[in-house]
Amino acid sequence: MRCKLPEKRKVKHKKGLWSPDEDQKLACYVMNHDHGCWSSVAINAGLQRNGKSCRLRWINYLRPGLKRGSFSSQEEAILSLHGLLGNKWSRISQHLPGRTDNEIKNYWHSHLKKKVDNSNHVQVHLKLDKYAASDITSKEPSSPCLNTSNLTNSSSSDMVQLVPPASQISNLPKLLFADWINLDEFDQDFGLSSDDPLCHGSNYQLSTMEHEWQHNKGSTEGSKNQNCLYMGSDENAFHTQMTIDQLFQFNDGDFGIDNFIYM
DNA sequence: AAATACTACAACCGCAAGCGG
DNA sequence: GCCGCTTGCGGTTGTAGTATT
Repeated sequence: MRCKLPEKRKVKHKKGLWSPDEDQKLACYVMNHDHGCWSSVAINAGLQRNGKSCRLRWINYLRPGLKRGSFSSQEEAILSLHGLLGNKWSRISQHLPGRTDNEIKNYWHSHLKKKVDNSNHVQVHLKLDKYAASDITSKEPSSPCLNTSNLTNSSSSDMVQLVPPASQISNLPKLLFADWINLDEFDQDFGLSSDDPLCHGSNYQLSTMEHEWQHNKGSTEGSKNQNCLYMGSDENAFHTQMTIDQLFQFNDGDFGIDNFIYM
């Protein structure tokens, strides 16, 4: 786990967004040497970053196999997994090939959290409605917590807008653990048979990629730097990702392992 | 057209756990 | 067992782009 650094240097670490040049240096170094110890990567790659920053950049942005683009097809999976695992983003990401914990976390906070909050809001109002209906004759609530005027400032018209018809509520999809697993997607992306259990599928994917990575690395050993990422000198920050995507031949945001092998 | 608010995403920070000296 | 270091994780903040006023 620990590694010996070539030498201890007092370096003022750079912070903030990564430049295409830094990305290139990091990607080239990791692809040719493996990361090993991230602190030494930062030094050996000639980056004025700390190891932590390098690791994060590689994992979240430069690592091959990352899937970019819309989460919409995986939204239900994330919702279900979050329901099961809570804020265990790394655990969740293990079940969503090509997605990083950071990405999922961000997506949760910017998209899904609102949905869940809204749905909880609806449920609270439904419970309150139920309470009001069942206890309509009592003059004081049995519990102060259930006093609707304490809980919300919403007007009655707001309540009507928030609460969908009961028939609609009952028709909301109830997702079971197995429901969100699209094994065909695994099959398509990684050549898995659809009867593989989920955990087996994930392990297969990781180990296979690692193996192919080593294989690929070995085949290019004689020509170091040939698999370096060319990013040019374009100032556009998006250029980096575009080039990497092109390099790994992403198709519609999906990453195919075959593309990776013969890169 | 400028100012402001909002959104999405990248990156940082702090903490805990594991490991070797 | 202690200490120093690295890694990994989750929460939070910062930044850039977009929408709205």
